[in-house]
Amino acid sequence: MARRYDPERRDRIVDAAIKVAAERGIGALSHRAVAAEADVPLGSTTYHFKTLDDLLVAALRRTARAWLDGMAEWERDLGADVPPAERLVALIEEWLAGDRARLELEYELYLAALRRPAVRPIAAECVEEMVALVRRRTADEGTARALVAFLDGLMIQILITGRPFDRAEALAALRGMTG
Amino acid sequence: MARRYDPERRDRIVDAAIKVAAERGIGALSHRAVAAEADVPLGSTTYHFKTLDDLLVAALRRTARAWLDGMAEWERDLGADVPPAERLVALIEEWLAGDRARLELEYELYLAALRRPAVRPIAAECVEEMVALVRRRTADEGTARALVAFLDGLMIQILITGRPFDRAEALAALRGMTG
DNA sequence: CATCGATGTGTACACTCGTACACATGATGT
DNA sequence: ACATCATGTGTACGAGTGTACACATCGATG
Repeated sequence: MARRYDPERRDRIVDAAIKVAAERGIGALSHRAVAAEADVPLGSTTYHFKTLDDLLVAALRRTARAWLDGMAEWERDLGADVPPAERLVALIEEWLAGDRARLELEYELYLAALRRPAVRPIAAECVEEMVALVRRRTADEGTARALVAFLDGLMIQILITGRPFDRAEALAALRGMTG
Repeated sequence: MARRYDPERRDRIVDAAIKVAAERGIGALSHRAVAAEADVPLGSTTYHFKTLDDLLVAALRRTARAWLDGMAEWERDLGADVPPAERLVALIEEWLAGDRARLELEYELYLAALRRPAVRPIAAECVEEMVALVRRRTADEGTARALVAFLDGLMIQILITGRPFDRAEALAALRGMTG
């Protein structure tokens, strides 16, 4: 039965997992769903990822990496003369303008850490990297940490309530926090 | 078969659902698990709650109500002379000093709104009530909204990373936001 | 007291799931 | 060329699941 050798199968399975989770939520993640999405037999997903948690962790890793890379790019590109508050508002607007399902997935994966011990270290590491990035533009680390907390809380509120992003409101809060 | 008439069965089922979700996570919610916890036959849970979402929504409603009642009490009791920033820090410390599993459940239910349409309106309503409560002590609604966002983000960060609450850091941020 | 609807109970069905495992195949090193 | 092992494939099993439904029982209404 025409087995094809596929050196990138593992990657493709992770891609499929991300697609399934983005479209149907983490709850819909199953070996079978991912196998179907990747057009691969069931045994293949279980071979590369012994447990579902392994698969979830791999998906989160890739997603977090992309997220952090995007954020690093933002940090690099915006002119150094732009104040931190404005920079962060621009970042939020960029996120909201992009793919919504993708954004929801990112937060769903991130928040899954609340209950899944396997996911916690990755999510925690993600927070630390975000703080480190923001830190480059703030007076101290405490401020950076608070800014990231506000960022997360604001994004979650927007995603949950469906309320439109209020630029002026966010700007006022961010300016207060950055002194 | 000794059927006992039980006018409060519905409530007891909701209690059991909350207990199951608190101990094992929302993912472990099932008609059977709840029925076992409530010491009630399977058919009874499906009779009172046609679908699992109904049960989840009922659990979230009760949890949110308790949460908001606690917050209203906090708003009422603290002296009017205490500045908003200090008040919020006290609230956070109160939350963190309480039952951790309960706290995690509250946020898990709240964040479930991200992906479950049935839960969204309740979570959104919960945000609105929180904003209204905080609003009584702030200059404008935008500030109250920002404070609630920061509150949520901070709590989530603490719950996910396991980092201890940094009073001074939070106080500085809150003071900046409340002007 | 008779009746009827609300409530309670037990069981069965069809389905999905994770996992295990026997077997097939291709790549690689010698 | 051959042996070996990582990788790929198909299938089966047992455990859980939501849901439906037939039947039992109770409270209230007339």
